[in-house]
Amino acid sequence: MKAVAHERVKGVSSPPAMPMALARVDQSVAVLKALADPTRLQMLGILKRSAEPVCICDFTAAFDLSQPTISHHMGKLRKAGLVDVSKAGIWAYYRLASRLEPKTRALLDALV
Amino acid sequence: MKAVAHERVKGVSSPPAMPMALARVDQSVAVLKALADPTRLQMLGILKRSAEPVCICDFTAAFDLSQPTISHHMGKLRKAGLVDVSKAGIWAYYRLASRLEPKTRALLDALV
DNA sequence: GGGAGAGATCGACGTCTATCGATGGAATCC
DNA sequence: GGATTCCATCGATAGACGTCGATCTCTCCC
Repeated sequence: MKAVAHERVKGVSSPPAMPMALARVDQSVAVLKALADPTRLQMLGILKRSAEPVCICDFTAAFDLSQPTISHHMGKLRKAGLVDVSKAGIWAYYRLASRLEPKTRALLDALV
Repeated sequence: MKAVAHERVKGVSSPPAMPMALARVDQSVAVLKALADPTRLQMLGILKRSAEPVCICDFTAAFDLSQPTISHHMGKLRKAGLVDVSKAGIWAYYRLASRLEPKTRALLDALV
């Protein structure tokens, strides 16, 4: 095998720069962290396919996880702005957030 | 305040069931975990905008992180199937994976 | 062969996260 | 009022993850 003198290739992005608005990155990462869990992803799938709000007790029944854990996951989705909650008496009903950024909506459409 | 007898609302999804193919969930979560980091998300953004493969040494120079850490992040992207690598002499050049699932492609389009 | 440089791997450390049982707060029923 | 039920929060624990310095491997050049 001949020894070719490899020259360092300077791609278009010698300065990778143009760092993409940092605030945008952090916001995207926050949403992605909320999505990057099998339980939460399935929860969102259920909410997305459901025309009406879903009682959180249904999730507690459907997943093989303790009630505090289910509440913890739903809290993460809520803090990420992905779901809205409404209380009715004793029960808490969750639904997909009504006002989602278009980018976030596109994410969900690609996922669930 | 009157005490209304709240009746448990049975949404369309009383059985949240239709658990969405579990293998699909795990695959999506794997990709999301790879994306849910600011460094890796910016790396992908750079690769997506670059017409040509980018030398990993450019990333080591651009980010304020050690060389092992940059290599670790790129390894995660590689194991997730998001990027391809090609060696040229001493250097390693990375580019967005050529054969991405349509869903993954849609994810990236929504993100970067 | 010997030296030098790029990049992947290893081992260690601190932080974050998923999970649980126990507790607390609020609304309902008797 | 007291009991009950739903759900959020607290405290603890085990595992995963990001980061670094040190080391190893591979290629190139002399």
